Amino acid sequence: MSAPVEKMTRSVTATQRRRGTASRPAGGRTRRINEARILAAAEAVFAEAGYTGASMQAIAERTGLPKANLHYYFGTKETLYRTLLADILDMWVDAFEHFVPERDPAEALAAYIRDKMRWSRTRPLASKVFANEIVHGARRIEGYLSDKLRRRVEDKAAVIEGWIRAGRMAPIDPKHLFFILWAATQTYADFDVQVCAVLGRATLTEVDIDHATEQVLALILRGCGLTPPSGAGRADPE
Amino acid sequence: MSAPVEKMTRSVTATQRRRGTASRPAGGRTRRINEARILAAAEAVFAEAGYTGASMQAIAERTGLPKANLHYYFGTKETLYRTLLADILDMWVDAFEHFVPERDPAEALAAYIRDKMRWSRTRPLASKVFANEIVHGARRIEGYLSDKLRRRVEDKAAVIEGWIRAGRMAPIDPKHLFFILWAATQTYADFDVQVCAVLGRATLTEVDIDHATEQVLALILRGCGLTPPSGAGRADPE
DNA sequence: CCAGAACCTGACCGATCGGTCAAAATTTTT
DNA sequence: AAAAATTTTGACCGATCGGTCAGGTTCTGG
Repeated sequence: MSAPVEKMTRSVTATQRRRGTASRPAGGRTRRINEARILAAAEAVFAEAGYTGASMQAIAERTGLPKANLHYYFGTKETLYRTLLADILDMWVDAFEHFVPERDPAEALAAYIRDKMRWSRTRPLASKVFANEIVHGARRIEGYLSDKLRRRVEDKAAVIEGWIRAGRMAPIDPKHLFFILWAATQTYADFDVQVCAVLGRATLTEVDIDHATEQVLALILRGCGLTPPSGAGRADPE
Repeated sequence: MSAPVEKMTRSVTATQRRRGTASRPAGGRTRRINEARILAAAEAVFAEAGYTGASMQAIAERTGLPKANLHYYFGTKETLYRTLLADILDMWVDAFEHFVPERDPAEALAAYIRDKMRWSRTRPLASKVFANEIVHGARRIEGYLSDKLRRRVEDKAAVIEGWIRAGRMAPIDPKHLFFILWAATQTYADFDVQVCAVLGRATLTEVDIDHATEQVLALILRGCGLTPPSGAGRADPE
């Protein structure tokens, strides 16, 4: 009920234990392929229906495997969900690396926003799974939020405070800047149906997201007292 | 399965039909009181667990009434949910009235942000129910999004376009400005556990929300090329 | 005071849920 | 080819779900 996300591990077979291959990458070729297929299906179903609304039966049908097979690989619905969530969280924190003291504030912010907006386009289902978890109390990732994420935010907030003290950007509480950044970028994934309805689109295309990125970029940068770096509307050359 | 939200009505008793009292306010004193109690409990349970995760049993226990009683008043779980959601949606669109052409842009924006932030503090559960509905595809309020909301946004976007053409604020796509406004304000309700974890709080106090309001206000207004109206940090005198 | 409307509720129903299991099929190792 | 490990699968289980219903109690207008 309170197992930290970081320590989670897939089901370990007798063979793996005997071989001493540790438990992380784990398993034969078939296992790796099927686990990946199941996780992909689970991401879609959990995103659409939430944790409780998603049924193992529905995930199984989407995978094209019998339900018992899912339990063979992941044991329980809870384990499957936590495994999926752990993968998503890893991706989530990595984007923070843009904030380093040496970098130009406008550049760092722009790169971060572009990364998160790109993520909203390429992995909207993952974003929804994450959003759903937080909205409903984040009971399955308590530790992650108050430990790993909090420390990371503390670090990066210090970087931004440094930029502010050096007069390189307007004063703003860095933590709240992060809240607004997360909200503004993820809304294009989590609330996509609302965005689509207002824009009169059936789905969000790459062009839509590019335009949205420009808008978010312009508003946030100006709000931080910055001007967009070099090539105004171009994509991240990285 | 596709009944529009606006036409929804509570269960109508034989008496009401005979009396011809129409179906909107409907019912005796007991009915009104119990329906309100049930809706309040439903809001909490739906917010915590989502639509599928919320059980009529759980709502009944929270209300202090037997489960069959809930079905007596609302018929089905779906009707109860849609009734609750309709109340929430009404509240949601009302805040738009701040955007009228005669008003000062900075004033209107500030008032709107303060309203939505206040809503995040006073009705976080309602916000979560709404968020949950959108994240999972808004299948139960399709009509609302593409009809009522879309028209409303279209109207208010025109107002903002007018301000921009008149040089009263920086150019920005008004619809995306709304997306960012909604996201930035509602994140303090929907993602409150994340905000709490990062800030190291157990719960968000009024002071926290006041501080957050100032941050959002400063960033957005500056981002729109505006300066805060008159009394800088004070609450809305309205 | 009485009749009818409104309200209350325990018991029950079929469906679906997550999860188990034994046995068969398949792959890998020796 | 034999043996061992891994993978597949249908059938099954108890629990819980939303919803129903008959019959009781309480309220209310005449």
